[in-house]
Amino acid sequence: METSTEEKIIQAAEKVFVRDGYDGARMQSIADEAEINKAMLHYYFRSKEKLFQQILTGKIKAFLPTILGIIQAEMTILQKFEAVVDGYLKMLSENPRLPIFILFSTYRNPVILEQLPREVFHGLIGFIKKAIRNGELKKVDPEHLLVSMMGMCVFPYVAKPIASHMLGKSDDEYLLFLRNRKKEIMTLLKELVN
Amino acid sequence: METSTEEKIIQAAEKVFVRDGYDGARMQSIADEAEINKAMLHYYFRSKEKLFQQILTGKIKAFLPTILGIIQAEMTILQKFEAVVDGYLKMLSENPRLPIFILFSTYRNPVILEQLPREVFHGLIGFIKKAIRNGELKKVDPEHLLVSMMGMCVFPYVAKPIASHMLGKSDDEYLLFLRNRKKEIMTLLKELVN
DNA sequence: ATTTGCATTAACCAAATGGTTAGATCATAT
DNA sequence: ATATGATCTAACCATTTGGTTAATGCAAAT
Repeated sequence: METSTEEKIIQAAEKVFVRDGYDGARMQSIADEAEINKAMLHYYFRSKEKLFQQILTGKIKAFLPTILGIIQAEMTILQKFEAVVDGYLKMLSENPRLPIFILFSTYRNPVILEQLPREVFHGLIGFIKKAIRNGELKKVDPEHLLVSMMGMCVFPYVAKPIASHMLGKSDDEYLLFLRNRKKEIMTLLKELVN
Repeated sequence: METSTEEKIIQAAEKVFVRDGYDGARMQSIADEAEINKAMLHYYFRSKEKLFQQILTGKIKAFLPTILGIIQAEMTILQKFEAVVDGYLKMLSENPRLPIFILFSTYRNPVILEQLPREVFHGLIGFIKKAIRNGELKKVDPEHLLVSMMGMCVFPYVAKPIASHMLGKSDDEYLLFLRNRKKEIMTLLKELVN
């Protein structure tokens, strides 16, 4: 099964942009990685800027909505939390460099965000609010709790170089550390449940 | 009081590198910002790479040790947590773009980290361990707790563009959100204290 | 077989970029 | 006053980079 030129370019561009960032990426690197002529990049995608925006929006969209699908209404709030944390940590362990790429890129390119749906966040905040009304969950600010959950999941990935150094861990040890992450986040969240 | 050329360069380089990253920064931008001739950059700092490394190490060092100084041995663990969270949030509110710059830069330049002291982290982990032995704190993994605390502080800053969009907040509203952050992090941490 | 239109390539181009250099300027010591 | 060494400037340079173009290949339609 041969992949089309356009698909080869997209895959190569994802790899190079995520690894090097927009300014660090070279059109020639992408062409080499895709094993095609550099002119093909402009033939299919016009410019570096256009190609980058397509990659970035694609990556952000892939990052967001997976989680909401897993959550069932009849779950307890703790089960919902676990689904969210587990979903994000799994995605992160498969794409460890993705969050730093997305965060850095959106800092310089915030316009991209305008087309993104807010449903994922709104949905999760809705679940939290309901659980508080139920008395299932202690009274906390839902938005802050959501940001805290995401921070606890994402931070060890975006801060990997610093954190592994500060904790004195080798790459293998840090990987082990990340694998224990879910349990430790959940013990913290459990304290919020009545 | 006039600042020396070298000092002007450093201040300009900090501004431009933090804003644009290494690859996005231009030597001419730094020269313009410092209002000096571009050749002066090389006269004082040899190369873009050298200048950048000096800025980056300086920024990382400024980021780390402020906290440990505030903490007194006789504080309760909750007071210590509050000192850490407060210290970081204050630093972050004054330098909101700093963490994303440091994290992105160390991803591509991890060698820089080797000269950094581990005492800050070790010290904080020591405090947590002691508090657990005391029975002051519930049994949690100290390293994970520390990473969680840092994640909860730093994440809303590194993810500002995405988070403000997802939460449907204007810049002003997001600033307000950040100001409530301390209280909300502390309510979470309080649950861990016996 | 010829036309037609998309896909591909190699060569090329202009602009930008990090870096250099020869000479000017200026303060200080003699 | 003059020599000296550091500081500074304008012009310049080689290389890199995103992007273009003219020519070619090639498969399907006529």
